[in-house]
Amino acid sequence: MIQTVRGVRDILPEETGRWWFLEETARRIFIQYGYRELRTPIFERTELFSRAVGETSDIVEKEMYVFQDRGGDSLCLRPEGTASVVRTFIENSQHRCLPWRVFYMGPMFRYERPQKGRFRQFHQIGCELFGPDGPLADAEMMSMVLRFFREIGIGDAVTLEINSLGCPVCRGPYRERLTAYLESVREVLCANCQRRMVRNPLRVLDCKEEGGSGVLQGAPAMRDHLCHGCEAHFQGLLGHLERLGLPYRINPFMVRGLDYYHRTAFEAVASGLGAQNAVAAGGRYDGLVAEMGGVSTPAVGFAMGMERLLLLLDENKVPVTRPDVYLVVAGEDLVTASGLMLAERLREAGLAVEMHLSGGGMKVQMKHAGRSEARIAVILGEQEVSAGMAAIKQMRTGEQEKIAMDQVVERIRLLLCQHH
RNA sequence: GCGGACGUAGCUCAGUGGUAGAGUCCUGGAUUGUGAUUCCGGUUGUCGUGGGUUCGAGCCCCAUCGUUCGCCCCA
Repeated sequence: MIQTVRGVRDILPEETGRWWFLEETARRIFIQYGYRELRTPIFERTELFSRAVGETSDIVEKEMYVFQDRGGDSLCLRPEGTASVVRTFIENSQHRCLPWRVFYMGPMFRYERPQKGRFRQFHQIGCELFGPDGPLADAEMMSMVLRFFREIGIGDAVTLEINSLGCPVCRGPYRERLTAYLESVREVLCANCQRRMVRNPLRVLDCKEEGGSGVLQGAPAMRDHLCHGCEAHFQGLLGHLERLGLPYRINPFMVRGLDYYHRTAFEAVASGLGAQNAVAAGGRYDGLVAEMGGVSTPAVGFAMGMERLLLLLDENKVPVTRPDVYLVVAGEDLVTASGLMLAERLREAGLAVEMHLSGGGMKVQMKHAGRSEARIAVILGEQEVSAGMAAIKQMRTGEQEKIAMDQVVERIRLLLCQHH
């Protein structure tokens, strides 16, 4: 038997309702904030990601799905969404249409070891905002994210963490101070951190090892070494969050894996997801557009992991999709023919109708009606059809009545209204 | 890339070297025109795969593939 490749999975019809719920809620909320959907290709030139995400990041170094096409170009399945959005922004001269607000949703690909909440093909919903450079934009975006979480019913399960990563002006000097400090406590750090010190000292702050964390409390924090501009930006952000009454936690140890972030970084973390506790993450990347060859434009964005959100979703809050009517047709050709026409009339009236197509007796068909979870079964047998009637059964109560064929639509509408 | 656990019916799992099982699901009947409850019957299988040990392997050993949890990293 041929199976799916490692780390990818089918999303069966039983699950897609939950996906729709997330996607539809996201669209509704984002549109309220002025965002419109952008759809970019699922693969790009490899160079786009190595430049945007950073040559030394783990994503580029060991996680990209790279391949050559028949022309010999090196292409890559997108490992994240922002790089493509920035490319589109530049390629289509959207700096003439500021502010530019877009959202996207779809699959991303990373060659990683799969585990809980982590897949090789996973799905993100994200937003990017180009133009505004002040903390107002950051605050509005966080507010939108939290509204989305409340709307899908996981508001209480998620905490907003924020930090400032500084900018090119202040990050360099800070990096040196941090490195100096880490050197001084080198022996206490775990083996991994000793390695990371050289490549990316900021990452050491992220260390989860028990032994190191005590020492890290004493490490110089980026926050205390922000330049004037960055400090004002951060204070401005805190002020907006306070005014909005949004709960947040400053996490001086939060750093971002992707190289392009400046100033604001934020993350929504949830408990109960094991090591993969970040359900959304984002931040400001004021330098990226210029770096990628566009007209220098500040920007801020975030992405959410759908699989992780789904792990948090409360089943009861997801609207179920089921037919309004299951149509039972027990009889000869005349019966099924009039059933076919009745089904279309009901659909014309806007109802969701599942008609029994596979023959069988009343018992079998009723069983299917029950399984379909339809609220109403319409039963057509020889008796009904010859009398110009239809039997209407409310599945929940078992109540059944006979109605003239031309009044069936009206009657069903009434019954469906009553039970809402 | 590294470490641990686990692969037995569609699903959840029991089975410590001697005839492959339970629950559920599906299906037939009790009920010749009525589902979800009840009762009775039935089908469910290369025991992940390949090798080895043994008179004999679902069980022990080796390899491999897959799943899962963690590390690294990330949504």
